[in-house]
Amino acid sequence: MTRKEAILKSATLLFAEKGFDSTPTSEVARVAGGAEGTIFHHFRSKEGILMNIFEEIMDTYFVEIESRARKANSGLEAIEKIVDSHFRFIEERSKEFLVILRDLPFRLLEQNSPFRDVIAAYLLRVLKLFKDCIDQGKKDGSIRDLPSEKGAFILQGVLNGLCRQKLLAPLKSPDLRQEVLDFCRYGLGRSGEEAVRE
Amino acid sequence: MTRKEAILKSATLLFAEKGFDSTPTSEVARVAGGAEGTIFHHFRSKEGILMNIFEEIMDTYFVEIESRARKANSGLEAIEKIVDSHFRFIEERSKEFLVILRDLPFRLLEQNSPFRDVIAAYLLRVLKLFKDCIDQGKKDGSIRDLPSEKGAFILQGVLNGLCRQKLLAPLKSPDLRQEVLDFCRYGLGRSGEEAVRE
Amino acid sequence: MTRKEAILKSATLLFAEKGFDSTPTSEVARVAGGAEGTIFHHFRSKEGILMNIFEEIMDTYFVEIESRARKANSGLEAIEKIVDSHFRFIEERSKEFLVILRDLPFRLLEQNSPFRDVIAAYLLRVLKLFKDCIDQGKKDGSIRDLPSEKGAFILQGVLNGLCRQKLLAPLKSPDLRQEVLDFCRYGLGRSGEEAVRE
Amino acid sequence: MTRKEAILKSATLLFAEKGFDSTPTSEVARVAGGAEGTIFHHFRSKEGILMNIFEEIMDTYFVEIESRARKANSGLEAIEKIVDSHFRFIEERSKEFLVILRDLPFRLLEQNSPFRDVIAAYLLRVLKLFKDCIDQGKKDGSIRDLPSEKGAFILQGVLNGLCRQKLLAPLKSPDLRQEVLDFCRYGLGRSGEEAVRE
DNA sequence: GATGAATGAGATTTCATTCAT
DNA sequence: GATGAATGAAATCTCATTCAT
Repeated sequence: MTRKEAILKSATLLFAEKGFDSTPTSEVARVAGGAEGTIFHHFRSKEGILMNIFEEIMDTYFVEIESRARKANSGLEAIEKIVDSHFRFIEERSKEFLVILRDLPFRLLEQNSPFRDVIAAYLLRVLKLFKDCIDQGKKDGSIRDLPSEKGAFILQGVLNGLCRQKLLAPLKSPDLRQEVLDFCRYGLGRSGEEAVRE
Repeated sequence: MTRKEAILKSATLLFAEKGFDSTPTSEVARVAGGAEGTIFHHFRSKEGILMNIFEEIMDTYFVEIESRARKANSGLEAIEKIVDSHFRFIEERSKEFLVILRDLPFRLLEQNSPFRDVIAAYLLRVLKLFKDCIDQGKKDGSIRDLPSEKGAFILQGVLNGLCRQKLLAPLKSPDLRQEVLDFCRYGLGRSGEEAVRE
Repeated sequence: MTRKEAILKSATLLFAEKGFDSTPTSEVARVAGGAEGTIFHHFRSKEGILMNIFEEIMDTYFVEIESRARKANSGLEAIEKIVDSHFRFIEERSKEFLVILRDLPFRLLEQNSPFRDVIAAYLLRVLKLFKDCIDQGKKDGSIRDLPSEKGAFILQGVLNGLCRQKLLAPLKSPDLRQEVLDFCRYGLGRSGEEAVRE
Repeated sequence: MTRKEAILKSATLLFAEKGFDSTPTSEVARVAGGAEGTIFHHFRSKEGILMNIFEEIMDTYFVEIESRARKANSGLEAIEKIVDSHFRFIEERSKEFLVILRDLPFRLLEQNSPFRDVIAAYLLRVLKLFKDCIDQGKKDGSIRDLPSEKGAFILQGVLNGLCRQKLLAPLKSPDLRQEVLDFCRYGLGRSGEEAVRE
């Protein structure tokens, strides 16, 4: 493992545990087993580390959910697959997701944040994917008649909320995967009855 | 307005806009129009201000959603009323909610945070309320058969997620109130069909 | 002496001896006998100290040379008085002048320096004073016919150069006051002969 | 252009624009189009680059002014030729002169600077040249009776000051060459009248 | 000759908090 | 109740220099 990789790894762990703001670069360096200056040699600033983590995980995430969605036979099934892979993903890479959940959302509100654009792009990309699935579902009859865009917003909010729920629960949160799938199936489906019969 | 109130007001605005960590007490004092020392005269520490804001808003919030829920005629209706007042509330007091969304959740993960217990208590109280509503709904037939506790978790996650969605959306998020109500009604209801017929 | 004064005094000595860039704020604080943070409480930045020193000395300097110039009976005499008080002044407050000579001139070239405007204003004010004296001298016959503005430029350059000469000479520079006066008297006067006869 | 030359060229431009202290070696390397290590391969230290620039320009400068002075027919004419070539030189090689004006003078005050001796030697050499010219002028009658050494000091200060004036003026400084020549001619000459008649 | 990763000393600045008034 | 000068710990970042390749 190169120094650069070691820094990324340590930073991911520490940012996830303590938050970006509360993790000094000195500690990142210590845990990575190198000098503090090395961090700034590879990344230009502390935020540079965060950006690096963010872009890597997001790219991987997209490849995953988009490829799964494409294999579905109906709009509803596509959404189910996305929900499913979302849950799988945040389990596998829970540290990275903690980092992102923790520190990125509010950078949207900062006028001059270098993260603003890249986060907005990510959110729009997810919204678009959901909207396409809903449109498809309405066409193929798997999803009830609802405003596609609003539906996409809701799905994004739901996934985001449950992701936080899972990673941040004070008590160990139970495994909700099945129930969330049901909730979405019923919530979107042409009727609870039919959805269940499938 | 007393100095103390001025400090609380300024702190709420600033914490909402820039975050707790990124708001120096000097700025709170400046915006409030007083001296920095005065803050520590009224609140013991910077966190004291945050605690004050948190407790005030949460108490008000609970009174609101619990009283509304109690007036419902069925479990599902209670949940609908909660969802509705939740949305109304975060509009009315969006600044306070931004403060809370921004800075509190992750204090749960900190071992020695003075916020840990009080936040956990709040989350449990909401969970309990949702669980009671679901139990009631299952009894009165308004809610389909689902594990009450998991359902409560999901509802909490959904509300939390949509609250963030609303307050943090990069683009103006559309008004989702009606659609979220539908989504929950379908998602929880005995069948989409029946829910709609109501 | 207040802390603030002590900081200014130490900073003046240290900046004069070692230069602004090579003097750490930690040393300023140590010599002033206080904590480093106190510097940033009173001045917003390290540059803030420099600005403070600059403005104080320049204001004093102007009052001095302008009031002396006003008492002269001819344009040439006014310039002689300025040259004379200039030399007196840089002896009395040699430390402050060293600071200024050392570190300020090149800030003119920096696009975004907070010093740009204030230094430019100072230079223009001196130029204007010299130009007025030369115009006066040409009218009253004490100064030969030369382009006033260019003459003012030359005088400024000469004074500046000799000031540096005095404060920076590697060998002890001799006392040049009389000779500089003569040089300017001859250089500007209607004729060396006449000037001497006065 | 070899790497070494590219480094010298970039360093000259950057040191002139931003100053020695404010120019990181990393930037010199970047602008030169090479790696940072290469700088230390060719020059032993950052100061080594400066010394190299200094010595090259000074040697060239001396050859120029000394050879011109030697061709004069009187002491005063020699000085005039020096002043003239000085102005010509700082126009042709303004970048190098900016570097020197900016960063070298104050190294004289530093006890252990490697520049101390070499700068002092340069200053003394110029002083000596001026003194010789004045002595010659007093003998051949072209220069009035004044203390030779002091006169040399003044000339050095004047040239230095006008050089700074030219390179650092906040407003475009006018072309002063003719007027400076006049000023020196009158300031040194046996009488303004005679000087003009020549 | 040329590279660039790695270093570590040190710089400026921030900031919650204390305390004498 | 209110002030604001003073603090000191800690944080991010800079940068000349070294060295193995």
